[in-house]
Amino acid sequence: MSRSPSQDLDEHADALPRQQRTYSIGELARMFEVTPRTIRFYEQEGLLAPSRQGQKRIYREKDRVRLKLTLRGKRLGFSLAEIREVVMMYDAMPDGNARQLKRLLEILEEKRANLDRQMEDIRLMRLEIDDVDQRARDVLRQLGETS
Amino acid sequence: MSRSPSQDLDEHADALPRQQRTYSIGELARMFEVTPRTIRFYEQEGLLAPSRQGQKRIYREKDRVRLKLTLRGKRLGFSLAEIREVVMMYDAMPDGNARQLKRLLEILEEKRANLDRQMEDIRLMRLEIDDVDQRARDVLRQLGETS
DNA sequence: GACGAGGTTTACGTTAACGTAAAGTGCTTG
DNA sequence: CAAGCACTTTACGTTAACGTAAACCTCGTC
Repeated sequence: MSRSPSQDLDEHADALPRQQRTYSIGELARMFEVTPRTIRFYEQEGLLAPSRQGQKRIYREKDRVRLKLTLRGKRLGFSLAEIREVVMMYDAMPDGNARQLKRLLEILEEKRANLDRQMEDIRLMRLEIDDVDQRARDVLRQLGETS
Repeated sequence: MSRSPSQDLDEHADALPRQQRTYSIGELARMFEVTPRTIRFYEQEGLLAPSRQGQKRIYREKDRVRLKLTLRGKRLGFSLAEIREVVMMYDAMPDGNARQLKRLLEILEEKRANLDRQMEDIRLMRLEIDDVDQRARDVLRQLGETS
């Protein structure tokens, strides 16, 4: 871990309204501490769809948000396929038919249940870690006393 | 999702004190809804070390707990290597020297920070999901009114 | 006009975490 | 004793998520 990512904070508040700012692939990569390769891969997997100016990819605010959500999902252990599933349905929503929308609601409910389970897992994991921590400190103290 | 795992609940409270119960690989596999292959793989990766009776693996309470922790770690997106790191240091604790113990405390602190970040990620993710959910319901309602 | 910094495509390589198949062992049950 | 079931080892296959390398464009600049 070298430098923490700047994420979405404009470091030195730039003048232009964030909404029309654009980013190069390199900029985005530095922002989120990933490689350009990763970003291109996400595009190939249908998670991003930047516009082009000639050959070059142009990323807008929407793309940046998507990337942020994608990486967050990854940190939570979701596969790119799962992430795409939600992201794409979200986009298809406005003109989605009732069946699709209900299916979306189902998926969302699954995700929520998943998150709840993860919350519980984290809670339990913390207890374990605190326990191990305590034991380690105890042993350390013992060592200190008998040395 | 076929049948939810029984985890550590003794389904029909058996008489023998849980501490000396033993399990076959198949039993454990069914308990946690994984394949025997997975369990053997975890052993090969140094996460489990069941005793043998002839050729057959005999799992005790300790092994079952380890497997449970391992799978919980996996659900949280940890790699087997990361999980092993903590589990093995935990075992090496009693006779660990001060340097090792301090190193362990460092690792634990990292893990804790990691869990905190995940908590935050989950919180944010829930907000997103709730938002998408709300929009979907709105669209559905619109459809209902105009049909 | 050479060149360095960024970008591009194409394509093969790599790692983790298992899946899957083959071939053998050992018990117990009809 | 044959059949079946649960276990074993060995070994090759597979998938996701990128890494890495080669070969090319394009722009500002020295």
